[in-house]
Amino acid sequence: MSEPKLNTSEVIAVASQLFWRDGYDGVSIDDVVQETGFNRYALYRAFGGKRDLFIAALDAYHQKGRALVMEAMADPNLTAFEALGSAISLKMKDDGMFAAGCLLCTTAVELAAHDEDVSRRVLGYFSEMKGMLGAVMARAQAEGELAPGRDSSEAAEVMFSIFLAIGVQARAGAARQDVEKMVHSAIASLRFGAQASVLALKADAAR
Amino acid sequence: MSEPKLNTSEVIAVASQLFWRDGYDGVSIDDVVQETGFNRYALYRAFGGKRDLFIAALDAYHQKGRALVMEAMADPNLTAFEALGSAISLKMKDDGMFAAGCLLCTTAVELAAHDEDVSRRVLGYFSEMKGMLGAVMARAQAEGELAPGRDSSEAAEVMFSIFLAIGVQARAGAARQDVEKMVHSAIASLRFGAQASVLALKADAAR
DNA sequence: AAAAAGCCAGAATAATCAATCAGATTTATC
DNA sequence: GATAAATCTGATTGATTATTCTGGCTTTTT
Repeated sequence: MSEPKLNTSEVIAVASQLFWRDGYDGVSIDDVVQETGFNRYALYRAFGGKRDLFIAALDAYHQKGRALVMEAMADPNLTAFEALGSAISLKMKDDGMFAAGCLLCTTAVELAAHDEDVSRRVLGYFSEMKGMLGAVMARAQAEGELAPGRDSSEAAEVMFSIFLAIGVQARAGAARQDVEKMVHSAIASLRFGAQASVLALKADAAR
Repeated sequence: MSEPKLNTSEVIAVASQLFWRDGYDGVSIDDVVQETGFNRYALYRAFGGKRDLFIAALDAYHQKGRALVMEAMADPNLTAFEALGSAISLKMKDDGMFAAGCLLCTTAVELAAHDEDVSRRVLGYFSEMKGMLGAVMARAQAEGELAPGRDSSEAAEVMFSIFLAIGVQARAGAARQDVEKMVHSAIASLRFGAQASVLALKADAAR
């Protein structure tokens, strides 16, 4: 009965979802056991302990998020800002998980504050994300959607803050449409001048 | 021994600090007892239970944050953006508490996700904050620091997101100077529109 | 001052949960 | 096919914690 052999990546995938939804303290090892069908002892053997499993799950979550942005950016039919918007929409699409916010945000708040090691890790992920967004902004600048005088890495920092704010507000229980509106405003505020963004929004609304 | 009479507002103030630093799950009633010197039973009598005490502490935290922005805004020597910057600096000044992030953020992530009641409360605080920031942005617009064509409440939403991002990154363990730089960039990005629009208006006038 | 009411302090209750263990069972090896 | 190794299962340990109880103490009331 139950899968005979422990599948590490399956456990990580399941644990990632559980931690994402319920937080570190909200998930017991028994939950993972119940959800995966693998037995407790095997989990301890494979991962060491709850915290280690969590870290593996966190890393998997980050890799997935990274891939999402990368893929959107690889589409040659989209401008940098369009690709960004597409990645964000995709991420927010899953109804069940929208309300869970973002595991990186949750971890930053819940665990990183009192765990030096997790803190370093989270800051590393943040930094990687900012780097990726920096590339997006640089491309946006090359495409003429970000003002030429603007520092693209500064714009990336702001954009990244918007990412975090999505995670917090979604998890707080905000309505999806409110969050979407906020994201729209933020992107508009990064794009060219204010007037240009107003025009863009009007165009969006008219569509 | 120990203060003879339980002082409700003192308990709330202490609890607020503890919850702020260690989160809801990170603080036990015993911690509050130890820190205030009042006895456990009296706390239960006065507040009902841990969750109720927390809610009182959360409310106190919000009121304090609100007052901070209000006071900065009342200074007639500062423009709206300057007042905002001043309020943010003041909030970030306390070294011990910078790393604790923002109790509203932490609560949004830790508790609101699974507590309907807390969620409503947090969203209410968020909404109040956004309203306040909307007034700031409207004043900034009147003062010519925010582009005339810009929707001030949209700008407020973006600014609010920056607030949340400060809380998350600080709590994740980010260096204060990095966070400060991000705030700077964000404010600049909101102001930038003004310059563009001023240029646009000048161009219009010259035409 | 006697009686009643409220209050204190620490013990007790009950629940949760990470981690370990020990005996039973399966799988691998020769 | 027998022996050794690995793995499973369920029980257990040990720690934490919110909340309540209890028996003594203090304050108030009559």
